Amino acid sequence: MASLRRQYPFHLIEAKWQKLWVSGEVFRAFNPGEAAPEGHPFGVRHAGARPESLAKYYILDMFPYPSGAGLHVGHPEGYTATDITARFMRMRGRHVLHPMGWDAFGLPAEQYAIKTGQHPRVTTEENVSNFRRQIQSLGFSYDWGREVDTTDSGYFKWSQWIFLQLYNSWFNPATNRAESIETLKYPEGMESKEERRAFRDGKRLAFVSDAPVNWCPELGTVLANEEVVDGKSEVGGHPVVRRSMRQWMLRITAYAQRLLDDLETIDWSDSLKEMQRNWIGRSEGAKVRFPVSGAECAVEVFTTRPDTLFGATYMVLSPEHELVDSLTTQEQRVLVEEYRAAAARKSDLERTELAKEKTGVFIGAHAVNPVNDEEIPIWIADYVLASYGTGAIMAVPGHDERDLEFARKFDLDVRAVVKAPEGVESVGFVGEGESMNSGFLSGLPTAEAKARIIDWLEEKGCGERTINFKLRDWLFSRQRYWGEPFPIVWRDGHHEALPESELPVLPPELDDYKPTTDGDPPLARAQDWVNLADGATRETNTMPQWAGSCWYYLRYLDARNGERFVSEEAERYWMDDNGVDLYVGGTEHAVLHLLYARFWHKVLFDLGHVSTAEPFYKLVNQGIILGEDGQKMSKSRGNVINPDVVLADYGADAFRLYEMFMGPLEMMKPWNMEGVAGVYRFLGRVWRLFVDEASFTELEQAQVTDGGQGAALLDMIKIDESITDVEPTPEQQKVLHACIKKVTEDLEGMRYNTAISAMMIFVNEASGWEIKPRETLRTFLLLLNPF
RNA sequence: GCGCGAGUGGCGGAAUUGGUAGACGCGCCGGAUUUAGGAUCCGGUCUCGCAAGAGGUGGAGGUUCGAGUCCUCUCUCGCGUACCA
Repeated sequence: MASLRRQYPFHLIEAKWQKLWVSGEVFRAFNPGEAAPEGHPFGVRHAGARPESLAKYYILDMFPYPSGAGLHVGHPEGYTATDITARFMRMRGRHVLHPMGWDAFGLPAEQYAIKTGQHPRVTTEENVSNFRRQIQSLGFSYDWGREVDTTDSGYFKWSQWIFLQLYNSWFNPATNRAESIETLKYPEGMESKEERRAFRDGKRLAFVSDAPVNWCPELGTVLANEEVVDGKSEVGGHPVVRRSMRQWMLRITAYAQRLLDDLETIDWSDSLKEMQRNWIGRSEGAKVRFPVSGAECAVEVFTTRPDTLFGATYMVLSPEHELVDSLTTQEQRVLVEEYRAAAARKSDLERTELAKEKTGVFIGAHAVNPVNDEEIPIWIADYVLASYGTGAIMAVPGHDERDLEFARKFDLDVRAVVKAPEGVESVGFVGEGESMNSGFLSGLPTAEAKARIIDWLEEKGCGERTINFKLRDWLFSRQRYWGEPFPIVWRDGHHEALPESELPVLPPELDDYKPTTDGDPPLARAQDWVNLADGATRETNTMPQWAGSCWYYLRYLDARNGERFVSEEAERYWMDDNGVDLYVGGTEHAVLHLLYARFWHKVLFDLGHVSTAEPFYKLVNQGIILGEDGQKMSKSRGNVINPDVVLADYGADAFRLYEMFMGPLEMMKPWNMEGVAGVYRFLGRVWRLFVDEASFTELEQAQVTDGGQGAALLDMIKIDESITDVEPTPEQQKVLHACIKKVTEDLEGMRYNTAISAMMIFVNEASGWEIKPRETLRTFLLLLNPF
């Protein structure tokens, strides 16, 4: 291997420039008011202009979790694309901000700590160093002066500070935005301190709730809805069960409509927007209250088809519904209790797996259909979810598949109330049509029937127009050590915010990172830390990993600021107009990070801390890179490509070029090492286009004989004699300009693969020129430079 | 089931507005040079045909002077989501 002749001395070239880029802070961006040091390239690029007078371009990568496994080839795909665009934008005169950092809180470091007793900080620091080394060896043009690490106390101080902003705010429906909790008005007649406190705590954007949550016994922690996939934890695939626990929640539901509406204002792919829309899950309909026969109460349901009210022949409550206990009759009690117990035992996974067969029990009570005063039976069934709508439905088996299945199984009334198109059976028809058998609604098309019945319900006081969302509030606490502690203490059973002056709240030192035997979070082990002198105790839960990643793009703007999370000036300059101009990352964060970050940003916007309503204007998802066998890369398949190995054989430039040449950025595509060799050969042809062959041979021999390394050797290289100061021929001009046009347009459209192919065409042509005009080749190098 | 996306040579992929299908690269075949080569250079490479020519973008129709591109139906694969009332 040692004798293998390189196409060109990439090891010398890349080492030389990468070193210079870091030591000379060549890609440093300057904040308003800052001055570039004498001799810094910024002065050359922008002719001494003040930073704040320049048009900015903020180009962001999703920062990685620095795992022990190191970088895989998927990371640099997006990073290379943004790097090329960053360099392109710089060449076009934009003042580019292109930072990198570490999303370093997380489960793997903690689990390693539990196993070995080694502090997660040690593991994390090692991993960060390795990631930084790998990323720098790829030659990216990051401004390392703005590097952030979410586990650094200088960083998470501000994560905790933002939490306090949420804690100290409420969502005012009248203004449709968050406001200081101080503006909250108490209801008429609410005088007692206790009542007022409970009312206030119930309105905060960060609040404590004792609701059923997703508990993962294997991980020993609760998880957000977004972190549960098919009833299993997104991380590790462990079973998740429902369990009632006291937890911190963030009121993201208050922002449901704005999160939905503002998707219209940003440039994301349709599929990504659609994923967020589906997750938010807006549906318009009505709430209808059915009085219970012989009782004072009513069962409230949500329906998107109030026009089918005449077809409601029974009702179903979810097994967890609060009225089940009081409404169940003596005769049915045993059956009902058995059913509820069975439902409670099932994990979410089992509940969905067993979904094919409808089950349920009659509770003995009846409700009155307000529209025709008919008595209809009330059942419980686990096909009705406690967590959606009101946790209860009116069943219209005539026009709902699930209700029909249930009605047939239990022999309940089925009534057709919507006319189906010609040739379609009315029963089972779920589309829109003319109402029938529906009293005063009969003959009306669905839309009108809906409007009419809602008016009628509102008039009678037994229902109203409603919009319902699937989005749930965000479960924000975790039973872990390696996360941000909450800036919260408890006193007499009530929570209190710590003052800003107490930030950052550092986690205590521990010997054992496991939860306690009572199931308390690991932080509860540190009794000295938990118990304060004044009798208060600290909150022992920690924040989820998303806390750090929710706002890191803001910290980059002013990463070393000790006074504020970001200075107002820096925020206004870099976020001006569009926020982040280009954000590239994987699609796996569609309803996690990207939704959470939008939510936090809107809260900060409402409170006046940031100047845009949306954080990320344009977002591009890079596709997944598959293994050489066309399968997803995984350790168990043994098809993982290590970038270090590729770099050793072909160098960073070939690696970068290959990742871009594989195909369109957004597409999924398989790795092929022969393809790397192909672009490597292309770079060799570029080299030979310029370099005197004899001088390169000399350099190669110099290395072999004296073992010499280092940049100085490169001075031996001479430019080839065929390159001269002549005017290009019209034909040569044409070839060059076709290349300029194609590369420029493709870079604007982020079509890196075809830009590279255009440069290959140029090189193929130019290789045949006996006399090569210096200016023509120099211009070509400008095109190649960003890559 | 629903939503989104994609089907083009042996492979990755080009074809930006409906206008020479297969750019560029890999692989393969042949040649030159070389002690050697994961080196370089030259030529070839969608299918059928000696050729002229004919056919060809998952499948079936359609619009058009002209369709990979537009329309209708249909098949396959990927991603997301799922008893959301």
